[in-house]
Amino acid sequence: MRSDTPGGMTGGATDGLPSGAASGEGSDEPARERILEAAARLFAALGYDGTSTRLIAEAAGLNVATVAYHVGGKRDLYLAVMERAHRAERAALERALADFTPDAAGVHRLVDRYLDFCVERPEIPALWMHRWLSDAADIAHLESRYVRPLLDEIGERVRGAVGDDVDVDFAVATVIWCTHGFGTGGVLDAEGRRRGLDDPRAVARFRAHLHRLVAAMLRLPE
Amino acid sequence: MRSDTPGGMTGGATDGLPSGAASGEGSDEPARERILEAAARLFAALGYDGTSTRLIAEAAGLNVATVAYHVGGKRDLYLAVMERAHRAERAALERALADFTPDAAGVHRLVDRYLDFCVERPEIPALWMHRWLSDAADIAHLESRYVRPLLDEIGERVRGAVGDDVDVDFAVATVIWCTHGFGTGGVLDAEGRRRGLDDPRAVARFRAHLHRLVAAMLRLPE
DNA sequence: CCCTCTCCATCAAACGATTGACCGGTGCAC
DNA sequence: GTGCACCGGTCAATCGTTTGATGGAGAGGG
Repeated sequence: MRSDTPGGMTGGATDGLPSGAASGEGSDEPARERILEAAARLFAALGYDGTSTRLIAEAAGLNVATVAYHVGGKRDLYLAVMERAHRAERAALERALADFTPDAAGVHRLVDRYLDFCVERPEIPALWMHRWLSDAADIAHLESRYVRPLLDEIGERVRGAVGDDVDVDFAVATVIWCTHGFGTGGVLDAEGRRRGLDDPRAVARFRAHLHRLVAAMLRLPE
Repeated sequence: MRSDTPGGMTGGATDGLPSGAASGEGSDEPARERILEAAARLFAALGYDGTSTRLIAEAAGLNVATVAYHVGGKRDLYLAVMERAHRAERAALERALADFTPDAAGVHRLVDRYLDFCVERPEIPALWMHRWLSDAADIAHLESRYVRPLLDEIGERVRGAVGDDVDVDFAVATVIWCTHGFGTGGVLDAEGRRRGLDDPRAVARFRAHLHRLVAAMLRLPE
């Protein structure tokens, strides 16, 4: 019964380190890397239920059994993908928070950084959007463990930069809702086509809109 | 080949009337009604791929074959659900647009009506969110046929109520992104719980936020 | 040098379960 | 008896998962 698949993370209470204890490092990373990247792309595009393990394996150029050998079951793979997605997001935001200044320019810079991150990693808004629509109990811990501390830190920082008569929680949520909405589906242009993160002109328009939005919500100068 | 399933809508170019030509009315509506309601609830909660026809049948208290007998295949059922969801949404918005006045009060009233509609039919934001994340070509026509005209009409009305230096398209998109985001996942409160459309206090807070947002975006008095 | 032996990554094949779709039949109302 | 609403049973396909086998890289002994 599930004897020796490495990188299993089957318990759910493990610390989530991708490479386990019984391996040096680096040897099995290319395959695992390819699997995680392909899975992230497919989960973002098709959702969890819409993505089959065989499709992931094909996208990674491997056999189904090899995928299971490296990352365990499908749910383990999904958790690893989400964990890695959030790790990247947290890293980007911590870098942005490092040179945060408690004024209007600092807030606008923070918004810019997050939008830049979404442009650079367009699969991540889709991953979070899919996860946002699912309330499966066994993946809900991602939220309490990762999303909450991050939102709290951002909220705390921003709160120090604005008056105390504004609703920072809803402002942060609004930025996320809009950015993820734009990042996943884009906006309908005059011809009815959806233009999103892959269209620099659409991104520029959305960026300007987002800055106006933030300035208005937080009563900051644009 | 697919000889006599009523309400088929198999072509895709049909006009989409649920009850076909060869029936008076009312006789088969209870079962079909139950099926469509159960399917809407399940598609909203689990997504298209996460919902099985057997689950829908069980929720409707019918056999799988009976579901197929009434609504055809799974894709037909999904299209019927989406069409009905949009029909309800369009009806609500047309009712709201009927007494629209081209001023700040009119815009705020419009926003209120849409939020009321989402509170009343909380499965609809989830249905649209799931559809928003999917770009399957065979259901994309829903967007060009339904969403676009509605957005165009709203945009046109609102444009007459505000100055011409505001980006109405992005403003409408923002209201939708935020309302659907709040409607599907709610916001995290101090205890880390998600509070959404089922919590009147959370709705009231979101409503106030939305009005501030709209006033700021459209440069209207609150 | 060659021959074993042991890992390890990979694969084809198959597992039971579930999926969407379909066929034939049943009971009831008119 | 005719038509309609409905159901049990079955189909091929696909799902996630597992098994057993293969091949190559390295270690060690001769």
